Amino acid sequence: MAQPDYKITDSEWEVMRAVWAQEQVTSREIIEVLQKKKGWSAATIKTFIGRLVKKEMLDTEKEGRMFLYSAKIGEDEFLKHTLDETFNNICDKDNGSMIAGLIGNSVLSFEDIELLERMIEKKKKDAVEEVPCSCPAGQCRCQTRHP
Amino acid sequence: MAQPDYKITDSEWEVMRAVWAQEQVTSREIIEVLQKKKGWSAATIKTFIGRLVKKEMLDTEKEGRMFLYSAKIGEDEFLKHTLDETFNNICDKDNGSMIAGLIGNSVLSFEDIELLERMIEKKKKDAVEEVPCSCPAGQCRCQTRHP
DNA sequence: ATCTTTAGTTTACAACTGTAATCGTTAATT
DNA sequence: AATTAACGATTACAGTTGTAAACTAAAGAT
Repeated sequence: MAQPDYKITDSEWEVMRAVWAQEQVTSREIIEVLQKKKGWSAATIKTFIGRLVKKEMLDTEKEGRMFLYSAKIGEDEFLKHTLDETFNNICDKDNGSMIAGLIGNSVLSFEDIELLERMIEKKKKDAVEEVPCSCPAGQCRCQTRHP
Repeated sequence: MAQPDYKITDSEWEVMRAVWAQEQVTSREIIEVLQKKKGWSAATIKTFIGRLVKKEMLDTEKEGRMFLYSAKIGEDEFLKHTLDETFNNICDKDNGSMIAGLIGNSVLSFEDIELLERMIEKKKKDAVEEVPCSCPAGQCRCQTRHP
């Protein structure tokens, strides 16, 4: 496999965040951040780093005796992918209310609000009367709920 | 543990969907749905059902020789929880653009659009100049990016 | 009453995860 | 030069997950 994996664990995600927070990091930096945040031992964090390298999520570049680690995938791209997968687990019909829930839960800036308004404005153009359900039989309520 | 677990695997989620799709289901129904959708063997699906019962995600009610299964947690609540956890992995500052991305990706109905507009209107009241970053040191870019 | 089907339980086993100690090298310190 | 510290690699080990076969008990069919 040469492509990154997209399938990482929560612990590995913590490591990725430390990498994404800078262009390149040393293991020492990662370890410092996560010892503080998670209380993990250095050995544990090293294990996670190793696994991420094996999963092709991290690139390494030798710098003297140690490595500089960098992410092979952008944080945004990765997050987007993760969210897509989650939305894949629900009926398309429910996307709207779920997104509304997220908005309700978030602190937003004026800039964010504007961005969202623009986005919605754009969406208005191709809004539909009813979102089609594309769930396989027995995987959502549409079949029984909507007569 | 008496509370449901909130931590289920992708495969288990498939089973939950089959349960959520009706108030109560028999294993036979779950099996039928997922054999079709995922090609899993009946034995495999039974394993997943058993694990979900152990995790307290499913309630059982004896009905003759077999069980009726029902979810101990609503689909919406569960999804909301899952999304919250995902958003927990990124900087609060980025919530807005991530939500915008989701909107861009979704097919929405006129009703959805209205719902979102109302939500945003409500949010406007307590929008802030700049969303505060609450990430621990070294876990996001804010510390270095914003001087 | 016996045979067969079926629902749920137990067991199986490899891969992946969480958690970490140990080992081997190389670099830094005394 | 000898000792210590640090980095990455190897090993460890229990718990979880994917995948399923085998087993058991009860219900249905003959």
